[in-house]
Amino acid sequence: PVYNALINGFCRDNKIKEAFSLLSQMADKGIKPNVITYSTIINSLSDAGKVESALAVLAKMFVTGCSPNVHTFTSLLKGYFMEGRLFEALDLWNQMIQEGSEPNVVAYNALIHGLCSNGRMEEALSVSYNMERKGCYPNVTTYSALIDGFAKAGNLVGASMVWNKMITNGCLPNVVAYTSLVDALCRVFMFNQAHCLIEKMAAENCPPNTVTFNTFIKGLCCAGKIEWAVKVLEQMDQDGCLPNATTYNELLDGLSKANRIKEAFELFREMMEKGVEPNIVTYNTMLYGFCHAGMFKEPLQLLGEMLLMGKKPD
RNA sequence: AAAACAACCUGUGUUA
Repeated sequence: PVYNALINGFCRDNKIKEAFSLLSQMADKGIKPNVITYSTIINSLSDAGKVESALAVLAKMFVTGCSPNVHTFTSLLKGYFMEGRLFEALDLWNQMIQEGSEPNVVAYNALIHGLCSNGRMEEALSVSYNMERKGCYPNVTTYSALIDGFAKAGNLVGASMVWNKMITNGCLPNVVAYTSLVDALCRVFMFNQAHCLIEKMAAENCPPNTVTFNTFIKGLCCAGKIEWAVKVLEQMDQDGCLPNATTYNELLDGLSKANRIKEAFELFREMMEKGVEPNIVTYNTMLYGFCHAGMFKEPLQLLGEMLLMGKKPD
């Protein structure tokens, strides 16, 4: 348990090398890694987009006589889907069932999310029906993944259908579910409705958070409704919801794509004054904006500032 | 509290 906790800590810090060295240290001391040890490592490799390495660890598990469980399979599934390897993901799913690991709600959610993010909404929906039939009931995470999938596909009808089913099934929406629905509305340019939904959230005892507002602002910026987006920024403060770097990045991007680089730069300064630290995306956005506007002195200056702030250009 | 699942930002505004 102590080693597993340590390995988990390294994995969370993206220190996979250190995690592996702990693994070999365990071997030196004659401590046998268990399924949790291996799954922890497999999960972080999957998250890092290194499914091949994750599979190598899986093979090693088998060699040492340790069987994967549903956690292990779910982590690998995620890795396959992240790389768009749909068929291998589905093969893995079948393999999991054949090996006698019953999928639980988390595993189903990972499968549904993977299908959604690979554009397979039909299949994702039918998986949600199947799980229910098998007595594994969809939860708010399941519904949110589906709503988000329909939102990204520009399918408001689908998103609303899932939302209604969620309510009918007595599942309480949380801030993620609401935010996904806000996104669905924004993507079909129903900004007034999105605004109303955000207002409703507070009344329903589920106050919007920074991501909710960011989603709304992004939708407005993409539609060229920058003035409205700026108003939303101002309103966030009143709602006790702090803008973060992403909030500003979206607005900076919107302004510079609308050829309003000067205002973008002012907002960039304002961001710093308000104590929101620019990140690498902020700088990339500004640099892009300047260059796009045919300005060449400013980006060089900004690059200098960036280095002073201890940020590495990527 | 030893492990797995859902929502937001830049990069060529990509499903015609």
